[in-house]
Amino acid sequence: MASIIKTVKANFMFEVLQCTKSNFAFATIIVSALEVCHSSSMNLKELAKHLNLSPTTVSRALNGYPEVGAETKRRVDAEARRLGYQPNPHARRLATGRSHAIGHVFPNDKTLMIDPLFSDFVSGAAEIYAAHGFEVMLHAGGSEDELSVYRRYAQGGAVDGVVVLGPRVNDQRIALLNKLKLPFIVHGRLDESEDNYAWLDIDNRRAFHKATKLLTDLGHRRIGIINGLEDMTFALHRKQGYERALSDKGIHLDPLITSSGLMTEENGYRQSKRILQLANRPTALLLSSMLLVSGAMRAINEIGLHIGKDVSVIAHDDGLPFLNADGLVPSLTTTRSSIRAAGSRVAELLLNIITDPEAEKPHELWNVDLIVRGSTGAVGV
Amino acid sequence: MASIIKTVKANFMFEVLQCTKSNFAFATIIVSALEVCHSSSMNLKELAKHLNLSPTTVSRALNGYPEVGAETKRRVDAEARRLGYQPNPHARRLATGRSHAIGHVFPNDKTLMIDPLFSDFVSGAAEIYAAHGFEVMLHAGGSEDELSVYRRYAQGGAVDGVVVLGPRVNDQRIALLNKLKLPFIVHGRLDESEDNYAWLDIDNRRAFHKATKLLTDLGHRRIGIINGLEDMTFALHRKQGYERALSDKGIHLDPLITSSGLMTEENGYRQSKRILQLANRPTALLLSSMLLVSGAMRAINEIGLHIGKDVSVIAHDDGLPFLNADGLVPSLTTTRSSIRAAGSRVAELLLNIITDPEAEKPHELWNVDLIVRGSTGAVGV
DNA sequence: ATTTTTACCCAAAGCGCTTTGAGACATAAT
DNA sequence: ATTATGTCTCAAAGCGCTTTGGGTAAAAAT
Repeated sequence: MASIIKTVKANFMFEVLQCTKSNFAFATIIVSALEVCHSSSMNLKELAKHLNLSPTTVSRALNGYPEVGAETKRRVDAEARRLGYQPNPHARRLATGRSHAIGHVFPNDKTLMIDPLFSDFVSGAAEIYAAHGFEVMLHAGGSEDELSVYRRYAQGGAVDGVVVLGPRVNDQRIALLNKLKLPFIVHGRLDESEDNYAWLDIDNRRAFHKATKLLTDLGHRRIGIINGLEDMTFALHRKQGYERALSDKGIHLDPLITSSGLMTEENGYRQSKRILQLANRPTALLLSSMLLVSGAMRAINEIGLHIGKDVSVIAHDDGLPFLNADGLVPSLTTTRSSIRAAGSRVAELLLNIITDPEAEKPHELWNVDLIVRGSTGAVGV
Repeated sequence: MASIIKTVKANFMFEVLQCTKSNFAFATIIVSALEVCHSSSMNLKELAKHLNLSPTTVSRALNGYPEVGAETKRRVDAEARRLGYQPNPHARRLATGRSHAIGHVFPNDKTLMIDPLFSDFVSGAAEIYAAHGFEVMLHAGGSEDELSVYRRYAQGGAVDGVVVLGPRVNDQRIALLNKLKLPFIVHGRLDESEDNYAWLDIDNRRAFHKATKLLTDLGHRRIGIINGLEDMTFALHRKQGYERALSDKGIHLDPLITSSGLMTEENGYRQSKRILQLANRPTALLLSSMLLVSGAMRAINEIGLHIGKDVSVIAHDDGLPFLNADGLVPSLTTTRSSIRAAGSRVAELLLNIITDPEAEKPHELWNVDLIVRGSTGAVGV
């Protein structure tokens, strides 16, 4: 047995290209051993030598250029796989000038709070990148500010494009990226009908308009809202949708029953408790995130109210896997849009932009479904 | 005004090195304009030409080699900053063979669930990387499995090291990474006293032993546990600590009041509801995550029990910013350890390993504080 | 038989950086 | 005056890939 292996190994040493079926299994073992020990020196030149071809031809064969014969290509592919060859990414990047990487910057500001939404988003995006041979370069924190990171990226070609997350009112990033000519796409957008940059957004305004309208149709006249920070455009748009739906019915907006802040459990608890303990408390509550919901439910229980009866609740659900709106009791009426799906789509669009930079910048405004479940009811029933 | 700017610009064209105070502001404007428009072609050779030096000297000056004179170095640094020069990262990587990047793989398996813990962890790590000029390369999903990703990383030198997250019982990654000689560190570990790889772990066993002991000391004899998936070593270790503390007191472990599963709100709700509705229900509950807590609280409220009175609760708190144990009512007794801090420390250790691969592999076992708050009380009071 | 086409393949020149090995020019020691 | 010792600088050779601009031989067309 040992001697057989030895023989096979020796064969490989003498560069036998085929092996009989009987020693195929052993060959595989040896090959994978070779793969490991030769890995660092197995470069294009070496592979070419193995094949008695020039590096040029091998490179072309592997990259599918038409100038190389079908039989040769097959031979090259087979040998490359056999030896576990993989092109050195840095050399390739240097030669082509393309990095095959996308930059994502986690906006972790002052609060040091990493929004758990972002990880879901980036994970959705990363799946698409992986399928296209792109890497994702993550930047989070450190002393360098986000704008400088982009400048650095653009300068050295560290990434082929970036995704801008969580746009704010008067966001400086978009102008900078346009100036730098670094391909990018924004998840969200600044204002209505922006068209000098690519974006994908959900129709936050309409979503919260729909949600608010559902409540007014059910007879609610006092509707509170616990929103994200309103210098974030997504939160601003939601607020606007809410306002519009109120004014549609001639309802005066009472700032006392609105709130804008971090989307944490604790803030959900505090704000909903504050609002629901007002003398003239609202009969319905709009929440901008499922994270706020867990706090709100706690407050509502504590006060002794019942969701769907004493107080109707609608929340926006980003589809976070660990916080399921349908599983709650009562199940939650939500405006739902998967942030993971948005991540995937954003990635696709960005890759398109990179492939064809001259094409028109895509703008996608996703409709948001209003899913009516058990947490909303007619007022005063 | 326009003419002044023009003059300044012209000065720059002729490589005037200093400018008077009066035109400093304008000069700055021009420089940043130059930075943008020349950015793509401003490479080492170009910079050297500007300075009348060879690329060699400039490179050495910028990288702080001793062979270059202090005055020269100052000149080079100033000019580099003025022109906004940044070395091309790919060229540098190719030349040095070091990528200045760390790989993180999000383990998003079958469930497609991105554990929100990981984003906090990676964000802590990224801050350290950034401070040392390292990038983080994120991989998540796609068809390529985690082992293949590591093989690819090792082969092409895409990263200088990787962080292994969420080790499982019989994890194959460690053996592979050792074979590949790719520097790595594990957040967590396989078994007790592993020493053939670097790891940082929290003392999960002791943490849950302490927590359980607190409960038994308070007189509890029936203690339930809602744990993570027990093929994850962290969950296994917690289970072991729990078991040990029970057997210390001669308490028989009842599998009916234990659970192992995904750490979601919904699972927290379901399992705690199931367990607390048993005829012989436990008087205390151990939870492996704050995410489980929100579900458990919901169940407890629904059943009409009171935390800290009818049922004591201790949870493990990873310090997630959006779910604060102290803010709950009653405030929660926890075993607490910041996963973000772990991320930072892991990053530091890995960078050390990369700098000095011959040094002994670090092993850090972090003690976990048991923070006693309002959710634990004597049994039957 | 000669030219044109087609199908393959290659040598060599980059990409932008680092690093080696050595040279030039001072200053200090013989 | 000569050799040693620093100090500062440079030319040139890579790193591993892609890409340009041919080149060769066989098949097809003239």
